[in-house]
Amino acid sequence: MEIPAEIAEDWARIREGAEELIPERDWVDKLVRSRREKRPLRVKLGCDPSSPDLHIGHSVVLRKLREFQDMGHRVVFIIGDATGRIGDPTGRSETRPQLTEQQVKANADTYFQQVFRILDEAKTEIAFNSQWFRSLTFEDAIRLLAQMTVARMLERDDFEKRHAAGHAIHLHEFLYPLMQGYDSIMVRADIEAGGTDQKFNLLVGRDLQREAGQEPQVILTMPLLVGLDGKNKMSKSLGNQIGICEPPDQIFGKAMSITDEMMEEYYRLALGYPTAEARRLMEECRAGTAHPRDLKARLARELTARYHSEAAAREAEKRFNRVHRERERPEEMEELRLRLGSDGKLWICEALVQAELSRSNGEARRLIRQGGLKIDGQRVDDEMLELGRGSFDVQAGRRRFLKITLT
RNA sequence: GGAGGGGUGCCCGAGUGGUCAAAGGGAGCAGACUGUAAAUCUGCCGGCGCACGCCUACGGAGGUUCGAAACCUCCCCCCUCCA
Repeated sequence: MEIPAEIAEDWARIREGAEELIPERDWVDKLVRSRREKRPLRVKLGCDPSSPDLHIGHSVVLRKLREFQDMGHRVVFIIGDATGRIGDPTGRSETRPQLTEQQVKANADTYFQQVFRILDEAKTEIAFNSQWFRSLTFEDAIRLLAQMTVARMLERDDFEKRHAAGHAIHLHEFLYPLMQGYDSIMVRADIEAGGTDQKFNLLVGRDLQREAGQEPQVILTMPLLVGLDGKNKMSKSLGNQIGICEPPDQIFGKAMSITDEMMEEYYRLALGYPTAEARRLMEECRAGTAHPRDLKARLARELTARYHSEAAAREAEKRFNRVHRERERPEEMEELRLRLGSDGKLWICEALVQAELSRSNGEARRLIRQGGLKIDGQRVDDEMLELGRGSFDVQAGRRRFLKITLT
């Protein structure tokens, strides 16, 4: 389709890295009008406040929103404290426990701290959707529900799959997309962004807005970042995430643990490299002109630097190399004090459990039997070892280090 | 309301009276190897100071039996078809 010259640059920037822009015609109209009338567009993003930790999967969309802000538009950030009670249907079907107002507030606060590492606070509006859902009557809810059919609901990929697989779908889950769409009406969204898994919900917003006499929002979906397991999308509940508030060593190390094949996506989505650039790096790698390890280290360094600093990233890399390439103990270790028993001794397994290096004595024994325990650099083979007073550099497995002082 | 199929360890899933702490896979952990916490290979993988022993565990509560994840009763939950 023909893109007017006046928005060509913005358009190219918006499209970079995005999965879909729907519908393109309306996008162009909105962008042109915005420019001519000098009216910033309202770009909506909703989030679920139930888990307050953002990870770099979230950063994909946030980064995109930041670009809109840099183009002069406004972001409307919705804390879904009402929708959060349902939880976006992802297969877990239980109604989530209602958070107290203080919990929501606390979660939201930490959320903002993280979000504004990426977004421009001055160009961000914040709303809690309980604001309008609290006063919605049952009758209003019926009206909302009446705008959707079961057949359409079942078009949603996730519902369809669960239905086909014979998994339960609870009725209240149908409410989620409708509530999200209702949010769009309330904040008069021009644009709503989300991951590709949000496509259905975003489209529902269009329908509801149209029904409410508003111009429907246009939607933008971003690809989902695959988690550290290389299989599922990054999500906290799967434990395959890199949190943006994690310490430098964690971010660096986790980034180093992705497979080679995943690097391109991480460069593109987590760091925002242009698609072409990310692909070029991978091709160099395949051609043998670049070493995959170096590329991965660069990825890890840049990712760490993004959420900490260049210096912190360099330090993290140094420590990583020391521990993993040179197989040496890190220069600094966390310290922990433990008390000896009344006989002036502490059984090694007990110490490992207390230090949370093992979950049970059995696990500690296994660690020792498998040759995974070193004290002061010496392998420990005796699982009955008793420690006395003193300070010990303990290494459990390849990468857990702790200085334990017994008193 | 009727008929049928299910609920097993962190997850998926096999198991229909003892040989079951329960196959197999995934996850996790360890070791080897390496280019890294990648890939691959090997091992471990409920708890108990480790004991061919005890405890806990196959949706819940009872029961049958020398012995139950398995059989019976009731209950709870999920799915499919019919109404």
